[in-house]
Amino acid sequence: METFEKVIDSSIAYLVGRTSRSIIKRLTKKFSDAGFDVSYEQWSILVHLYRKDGQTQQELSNIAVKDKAAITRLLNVLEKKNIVLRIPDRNDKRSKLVYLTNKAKEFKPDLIAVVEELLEEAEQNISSEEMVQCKMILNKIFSNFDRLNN
Amino acid sequence: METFEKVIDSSIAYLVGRTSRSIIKRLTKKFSDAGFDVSYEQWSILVHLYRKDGQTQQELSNIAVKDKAAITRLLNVLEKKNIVLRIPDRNDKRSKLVYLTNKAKEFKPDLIAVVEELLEEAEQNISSEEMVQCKMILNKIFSNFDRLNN
DNA sequence: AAAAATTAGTTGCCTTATCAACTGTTTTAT
DNA sequence: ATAAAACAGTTGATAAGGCAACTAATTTTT
Repeated sequence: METFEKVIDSSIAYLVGRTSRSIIKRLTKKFSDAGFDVSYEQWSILVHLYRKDGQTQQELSNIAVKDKAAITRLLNVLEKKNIVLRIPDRNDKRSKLVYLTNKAKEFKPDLIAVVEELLEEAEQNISSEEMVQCKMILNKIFSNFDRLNN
Repeated sequence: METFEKVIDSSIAYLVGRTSRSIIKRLTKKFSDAGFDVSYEQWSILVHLYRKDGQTQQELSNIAVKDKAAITRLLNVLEKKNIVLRIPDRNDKRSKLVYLTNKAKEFKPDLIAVVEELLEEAEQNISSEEMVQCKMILNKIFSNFDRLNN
């Protein structure tokens, strides 16, 4: 392969980027079709709260791998939509604990059903071994950069 | 694995998303450290012009997998920076052909060197077979969604 | 115990992305 | 040949991301 070709089509950066954008586009459409007023980005916070309610914004920032300013703003939106609420942490007045509202808990199963559908769509024509392999490599790439980025 | 877990950590959507963000963050820093006033997104257009100069905005939109409005705006920036120029297509007055300036051609090798460095960083501790495999799966996932998105 | 360093969250500034609506041009259908 | 449809590019509205600077609270150092 020519040296130059290496940096384009076949470049992992290009492939990861466009795959990411295609996933976001698809999930946006599926949420909207299903009648949920929730964006992909909002979902990316929600999912972590569904697993563990009452996390600090800093924790959410780490796990969602987004700037804490981005978290502040996503939470502003989610709070306005009555999907989460922020409660000051009694033990550390700097922190706020983020909790799901009842509304959010109610639509959890339906929201997750949509995401599971999306994951099924993603895996068409891909064996589960291949998928496992791919995820492992993506994890490695992420840690390679995570180390360098911080 | 519990059903719920499937939609988070191990979810291909999550992994692809955070990997993409980590790549962007790293390349942004590397460009800036190397003294290039070029963002990751601007690079994502440039690279296609380096391969084939004089493409229409629509072609760039397709190949870069971005909305044509996004291309318009990226090109506005690149044009202001004197990196590309837009020439109306004589044969089709709707179209504009996008060309690299001499300045852009001059720094091509250095820019590519930075990207190749990044790709090396990405591939630490990953065998080339694994990488090939991973790229193939990403391509499949992309085409699965590309079909559904359009 | 007081000063210095760190941490959590917010805000301002700037860049980018998508969608929808719009203009002007070209192609297709009738 | 003309009307309708499709296409290329631009613009406005809206959402989101990252960085840097800032405030307030907490922890570490001295």
